[in-house]
Amino acid sequence: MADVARLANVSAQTVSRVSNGESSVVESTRLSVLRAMEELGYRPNSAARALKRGEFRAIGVMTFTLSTTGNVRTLEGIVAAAAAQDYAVTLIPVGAPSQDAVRGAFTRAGELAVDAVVAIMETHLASDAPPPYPPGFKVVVADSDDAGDRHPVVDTDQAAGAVSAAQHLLDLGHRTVWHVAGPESSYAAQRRRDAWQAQLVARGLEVPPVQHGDWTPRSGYEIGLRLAEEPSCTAVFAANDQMALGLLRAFHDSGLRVPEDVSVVGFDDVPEAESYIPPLTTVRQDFEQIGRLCVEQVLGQVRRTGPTTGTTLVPTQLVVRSSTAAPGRTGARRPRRA
Amino acid sequence: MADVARLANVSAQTVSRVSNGESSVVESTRLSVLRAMEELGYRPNSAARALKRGEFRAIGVMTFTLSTTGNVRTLEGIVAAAAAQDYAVTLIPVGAPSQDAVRGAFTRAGELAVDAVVAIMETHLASDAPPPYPPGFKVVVADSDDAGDRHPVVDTDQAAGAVSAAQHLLDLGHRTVWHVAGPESSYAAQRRRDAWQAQLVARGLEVPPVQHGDWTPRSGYEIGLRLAEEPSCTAVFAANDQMALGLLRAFHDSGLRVPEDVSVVGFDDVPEAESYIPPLTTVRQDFEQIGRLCVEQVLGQVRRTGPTTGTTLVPTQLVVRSSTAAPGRTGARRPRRA
DNA sequence: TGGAGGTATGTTTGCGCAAACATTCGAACC
DNA sequence: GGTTCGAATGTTTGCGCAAACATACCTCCA
Repeated sequence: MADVARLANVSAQTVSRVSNGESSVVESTRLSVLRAMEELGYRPNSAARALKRGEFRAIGVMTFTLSTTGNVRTLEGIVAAAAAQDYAVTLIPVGAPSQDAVRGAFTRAGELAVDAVVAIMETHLASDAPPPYPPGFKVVVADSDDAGDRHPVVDTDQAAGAVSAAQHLLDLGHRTVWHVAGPESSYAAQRRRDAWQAQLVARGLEVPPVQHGDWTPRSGYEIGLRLAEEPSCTAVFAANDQMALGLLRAFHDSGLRVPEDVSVVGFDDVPEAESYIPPLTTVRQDFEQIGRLCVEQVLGQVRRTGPTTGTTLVPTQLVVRSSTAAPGRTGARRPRRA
Repeated sequence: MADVARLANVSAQTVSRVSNGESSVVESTRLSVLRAMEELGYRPNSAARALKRGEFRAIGVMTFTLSTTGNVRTLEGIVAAAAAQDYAVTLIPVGAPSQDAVRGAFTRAGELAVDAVVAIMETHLASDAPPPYPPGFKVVVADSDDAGDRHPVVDTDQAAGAVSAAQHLLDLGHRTVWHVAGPESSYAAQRRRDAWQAQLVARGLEVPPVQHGDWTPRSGYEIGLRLAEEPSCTAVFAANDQMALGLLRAFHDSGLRVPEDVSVVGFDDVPEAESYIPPLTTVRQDFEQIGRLCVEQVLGQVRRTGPTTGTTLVPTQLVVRSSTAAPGRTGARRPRRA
């Protein structure tokens, strides 16, 4: 910086003013400073800047895995929203879904150059102890329902999504709706399941036994083979699109037609869902919006203009495609071909 | 820090020594400092630390999109490898696959708290101008073949992978291999295609017309419907698993059996591939390894112990599952049922 | 017993920047 | 013409830390 100042024949402070775009610099000075910067390849040192300003203009995103659609797309949304506010995003991996690992991640976060943290916590932590979000951190929790009283929480409105799926199937005339749930360790899976069940109970309908998958198409396929043996099963709501894909294949392999014999609804609306056979009716999650809200909430805390608790739910949207239809006249399905 | 020093009755320097784990601090002093840190909730300020040390212990990862399997898994590999070296990872989104956007991203990178940059550049930039990697940056380029003479490049050995796929099909007895390529803007797609073609030419075989998809299952499906009309087509090599999935469905819809009538090979080995119907024979890319090598190369530059040019290729592995088999006795396939 | 050589700790200093305050200078007004 | 005011620019200072150097004190040996 001093070199630039010397070359441009101004003080270092003026260089600082130019590089921060302050207005009270006369145009000619400004230009000569810019020229000097260019010539010397000057770049402001962000460490010094952060030290002086007391903030990094960066937020940390804590996540256990990047291998689920939801996490990745939420991350994309966060990155986009943060970039729009001129904030950088630093990734903080959590080694395992355990209390200790999360605590360790926060320790790292404390030493990292971040002003606040978005924790994508889609799974229950192993223990029942209170969530280990240390005090003094500006934290927003995504995809979880824990800690709503200690930090802001942003989540998809899982319950409304599950209800819209069940409702859609019931409105088509199905007598009840089966459910392929996600793993019990997942908050989202639990809430989708609870809402599905509540909806059936509220309508006084029989609640078929829950089938628990693990989010993978393979688990959906295996469950689908079992459901194909159940003549009363004419409508299935799967807790994510991948398991729904497994169901579609299982039904196909079992000689059942979708949607004529069985209707299937998924959850997520992954990009591939419209290319499934048949194109999948599913519940769309707005991950981009979740990312945007996370950033908004977390910057609200940084700037002390936003709340430090409370839950924000992002609405879902039922996308009706070709995997759902009214059941046959009898309300039961035709015999399997296979 | 001063507060901690006062509480522990030592100098600030000793606090610094403790927090950096230096050895020459007697155990009793060390413990009392740690206790004081605990009590005051002290966390070292990483801005000041970075300012003093002249490095951030962070690397930037520049990417155009996070919505492809490859990029996400490469990113995961980078994050894991960086964490192992105690480096943080900051995401630098590139707005569009254009020269200007990349230049802009580098400008941001220069102002960000990163010591070096890994650029995941899987697509050609719009223009033919030389790649806009500005001088003075420590850069490693992933998934590209540009710039190998200016920066280290890490990439999957696309050619070897494509050859292994073609070879596998030819060894099974197929007369030739059709190819569903990725978009022309993709380096990887181009290299897989070239290697496939070269392999056929080297064996003096007929080279069927290339089918260009856009990586999506839908494009694979559409191409598959066309290929189903080609009786001579008994073996297809798709440039990624998603398009292979589309092929599988198209052949199924057309009444062709895989692998009895047509063999299909994919590329990537996505987690779902083993659950496709039938389980997909594919070429596995080792994204984790790519991430690790990117980190290794980039830290080599930071520490001035590694090369600043050169290309590192990561080998692929052919994973044989159930979507490939020898052609029928006649070398042509049985008539379509549909 | 004097000093050499070590270990543990303290003191000084400056990293690069920007806030706060100081200075300069020209224009506007009475 | 003198005074006031404000815009443009300069000077000083300290953010929190760790390298470099300084000091204190202990042990060991001739």
